[in-house]
Amino acid sequence: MAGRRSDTRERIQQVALELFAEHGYEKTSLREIAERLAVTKAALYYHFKTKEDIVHSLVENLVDGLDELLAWAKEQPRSQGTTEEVLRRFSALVNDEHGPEMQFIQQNVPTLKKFGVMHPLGAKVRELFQLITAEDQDPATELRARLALVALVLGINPMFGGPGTAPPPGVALQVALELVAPRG
Amino acid sequence: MAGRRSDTRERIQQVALELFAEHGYEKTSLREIAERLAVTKAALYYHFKTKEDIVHSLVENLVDGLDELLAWAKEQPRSQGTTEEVLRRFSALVNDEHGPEMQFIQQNVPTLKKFGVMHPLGAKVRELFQLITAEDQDPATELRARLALVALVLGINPMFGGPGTAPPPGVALQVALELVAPRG
DNA sequence: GTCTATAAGACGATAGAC
DNA sequence: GTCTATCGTCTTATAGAC
Repeated sequence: MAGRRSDTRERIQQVALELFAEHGYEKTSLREIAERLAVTKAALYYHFKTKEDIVHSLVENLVDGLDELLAWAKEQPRSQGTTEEVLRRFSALVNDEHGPEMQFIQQNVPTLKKFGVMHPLGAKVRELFQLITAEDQDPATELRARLALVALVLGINPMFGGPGTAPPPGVALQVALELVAPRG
Repeated sequence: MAGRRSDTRERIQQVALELFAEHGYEKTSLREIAERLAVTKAALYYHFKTKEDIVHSLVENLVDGLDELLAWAKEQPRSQGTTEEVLRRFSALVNDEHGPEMQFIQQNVPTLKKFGVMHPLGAKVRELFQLITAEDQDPATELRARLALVALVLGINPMFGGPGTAPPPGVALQVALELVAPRG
């Protein structure tokens, strides 16, 4: 393929992401990443300038995914069907395509705040839930829209969700739709 | 007061909690904690056997708060009024009395998992949302009960809530009550 | 693009004096 | 209950050969 930098670079990202999500960023050493790839630490520094750089590249992947979803959503007509499809795509994004990134980000907040990536991500999410919110923007409606998105990510949360507690497929989406449905 | 161990011990807990919640556990050194208290690292080791021990003592505070709430809730009659009061007390617990503990825990998951405190906490929360859930335990009802609790903590979350986005007092409680109200 | 070797420093934790 | 001094280990990151 065209714009691909190198295979090793992608393998570093993948292994780093796994370890970051499981053991946390600070507790994952470059030695550990290198070992699992059967290369040396110095090799990593050829592909990434610093350890922090690896994180930025990982977050970028998720941001790109959110941007695509936002771009698509903005050119659709506002309808119940569109909202449903936005929620469905968001769920696929944060659970399947970029599940590990989401887990890593949500569970390593102090690190990501220090790296300055938390605010931009929050802005993307805010754009998203404004798209699925009805016209009236009273605080309760806004909170429900936030909760609709949270419902789709709750499996990641070890305190209020957690593994083994994920609802059957479709249930989270159903509850999310209720939350953004116009009041009656 | 009677069972109090020492003033320094409590000051260590307080300062450590502030730093853990802000910069994360791994990035907070004992040197930093000691400096802010104007003592030496060695002094900390008189009051706590290890750095990890400080964390356990902090989590214990939150667990005690949850246990009190659970004990109170269990001796109340099941009614709409009781549910409302449980949610109100939970909100006070996780936002006011133990807000920093909650932030620290939710944002340093890999560390707390390694320390083995995440599962017990999840169990307490599970007890709690079973108390506020109507009889029928279908997956959607269960998910809504979880979301009711999440609504009351959302201010902590930097991605879906975040500072400055906390709803006016009462709104979160209202939405939480909707979520646990019997369907009609 | 990957290696060996190493620099430079921070960290958690301990020993022992006071 | 707090101190000084130190130990051993691990870390990120770099220099330079191949």
